[in-house]
Amino acid sequence: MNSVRAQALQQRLSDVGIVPTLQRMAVAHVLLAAPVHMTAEQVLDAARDYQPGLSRATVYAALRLFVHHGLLRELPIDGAAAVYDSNPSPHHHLYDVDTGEVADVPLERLQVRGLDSALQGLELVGVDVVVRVHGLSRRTADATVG
Amino acid sequence: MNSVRAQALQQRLSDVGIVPTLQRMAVAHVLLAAPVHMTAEQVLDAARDYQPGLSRATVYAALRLFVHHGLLRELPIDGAAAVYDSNPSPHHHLYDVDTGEVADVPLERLQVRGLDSALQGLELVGVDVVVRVHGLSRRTADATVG
DNA sequence: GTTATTGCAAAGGCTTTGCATTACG
DNA sequence: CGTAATGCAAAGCCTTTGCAATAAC
Repeated sequence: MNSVRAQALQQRLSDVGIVPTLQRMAVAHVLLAAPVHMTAEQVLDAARDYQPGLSRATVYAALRLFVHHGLLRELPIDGAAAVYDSNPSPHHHLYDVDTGEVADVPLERLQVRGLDSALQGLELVGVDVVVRVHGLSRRTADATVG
Repeated sequence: MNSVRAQALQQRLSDVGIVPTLQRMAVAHVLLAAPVHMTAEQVLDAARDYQPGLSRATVYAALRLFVHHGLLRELPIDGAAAVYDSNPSPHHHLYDVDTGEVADVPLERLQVRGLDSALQGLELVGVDVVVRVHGLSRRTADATVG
């Protein structure tokens, strides 16, 4: 909506080699304007506010594309529906087991020690820490802890 | 097949209130005789050695039952198919992003620090650490690191 | 005009459900 | 008998794919 923001988003897609079509911009507005955690279906619903009639297949295609180019991360959290995280920097997660809600935890808050010992020469790809809790929804929805 | 082991397994099911039918015992033999990581389909295949003709629906029902009673854990790892972990004690995981292979990491090897600070009063359910790596399969398959 | 993108509908995996049949106390 | 467990087939999610129509250079 905001043209300044729209231009920044467009730039961000272009920077990683993604052609910024109207459909992809709709998805970008939903996901990339702020750090959020959403399922594909939620993204579709929200993106249709920007691009009515946007098709499910196109959203799935955009999500895969964004993930592949490092704009999003697919969280290894639940099982049923994939959750997309638009915070591109490394961090961990709180997960409300009752509501499915997710919140970011900055790296500084939670340190994993002993990695070298556990790896023993294996090539590290990444570390995911998911802290499962009750009652996250009683706190600021979708906010970063800290 | 060992009758001593069979009796121990039967006891373990009974102890948590699960009626040890032949079908459930077949699943128990596959999963609960040693710490393993398997998908439902792998369990079905293996369990049919003990109980030919065992149905898929029955295996899924048994898996849900075992999880519900704490004999198994469903791993929040990644991908399409759920992975069941028969190691009942708390621990973390190595995950081979290429093969889908999983290995246990004992708690002593990998410590998570700062939990209190991240929780800030939330009720903790559990912590999952998944270390994603390349090349795990070149090591002992399905073994515990240590 | 060629290549990329979209969108619909269909298909694909994984899992659950409905319901009749069978086993069990 | 009445309750629980099984098994088949069908249905249910979530996601991907095939393919024709459309848009972009």
